[in-house]
Amino acid sequence: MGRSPCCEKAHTNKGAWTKDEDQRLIDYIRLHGEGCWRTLPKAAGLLRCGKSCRLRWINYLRPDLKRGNFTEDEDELIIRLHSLLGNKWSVIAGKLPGRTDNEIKNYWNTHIKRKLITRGIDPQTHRPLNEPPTAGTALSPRLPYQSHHHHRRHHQHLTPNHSSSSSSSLPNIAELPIVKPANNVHSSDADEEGSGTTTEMDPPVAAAETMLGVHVKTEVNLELSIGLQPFQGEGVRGGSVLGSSAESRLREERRALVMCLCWQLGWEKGGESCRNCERTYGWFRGSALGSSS
DNA sequence: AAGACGCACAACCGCCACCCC
DNA sequence: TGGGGTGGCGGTTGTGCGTCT
Repeated sequence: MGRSPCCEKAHTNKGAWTKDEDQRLIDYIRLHGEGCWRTLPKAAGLLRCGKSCRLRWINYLRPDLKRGNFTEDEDELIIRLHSLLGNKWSVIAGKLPGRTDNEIKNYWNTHIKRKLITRGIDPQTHRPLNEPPTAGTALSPRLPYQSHHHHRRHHQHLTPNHSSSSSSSLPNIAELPIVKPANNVHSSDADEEGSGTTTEMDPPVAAAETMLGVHVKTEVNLELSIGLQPFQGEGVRGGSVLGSSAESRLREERRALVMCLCWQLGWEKGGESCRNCERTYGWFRGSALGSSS
């Protein structure tokens, strides 16, 4: 028994969007917001499938999209998140403000895969390419979260915050803290803050349990906070995502902003958020220098 | 100069989870 | 409670463009 198509395909345009179509979509969403995608095309006067409109808006027209090249820091963050989550592009995208899942997926397939291969790393397993696949391989915190384990609607929320220039270098996955949860299990969804509801076992957590041989009764927490503040001259304590030489060169060359990347990788929220950017167990800090012009 | 080739990325497709009646 | 509708996701394809021969 087949499903009915999401739209009347016979009367819809396909292929590249025209400027006029883009403008119609933008105008409509500006006026009415993102409502029902199924009815949107007709209401907006577009001969497009609702899904197509949604995709076009999310991946291309949304005003908060960053566009442009990925930075080294973003590269590394994607690699690390992928090593934890696998092909969960939407979750990874949630940690990279202004980036879309489609963009990250494409970037992974065209750039990062190759980059990892040239480093001698298998892009799927994040292990050395020449490492024989043995069942008794030493335990690694990497979560073998396969893409067919669908886990949706548990989106993490990005909290853009101002933060101090305190930072540390990107942690090795092996160094990531595993926070043993307290008895009360809480949702990682910021919208449900204080709800106190319990959540189902996450597939990554289940996988991690298998690997670690422990019972972990919470969700993987992947909070990221990014903040900007004027560069103070003395710079970043405790290292940086950038190499120190590159960092000092940039300091000298231009007035800069410090972009503080704080992320938390563990089994649950390890403590308070990065809003105050204070050292909290389970939080890691990175920084990048950007032009203030 | 032009055809072949490869790359980058926008867009599509099919599946699945959730919502609501 | 079950089933249809819808939104959202990951995988895949199509196409335009740049580079190479």
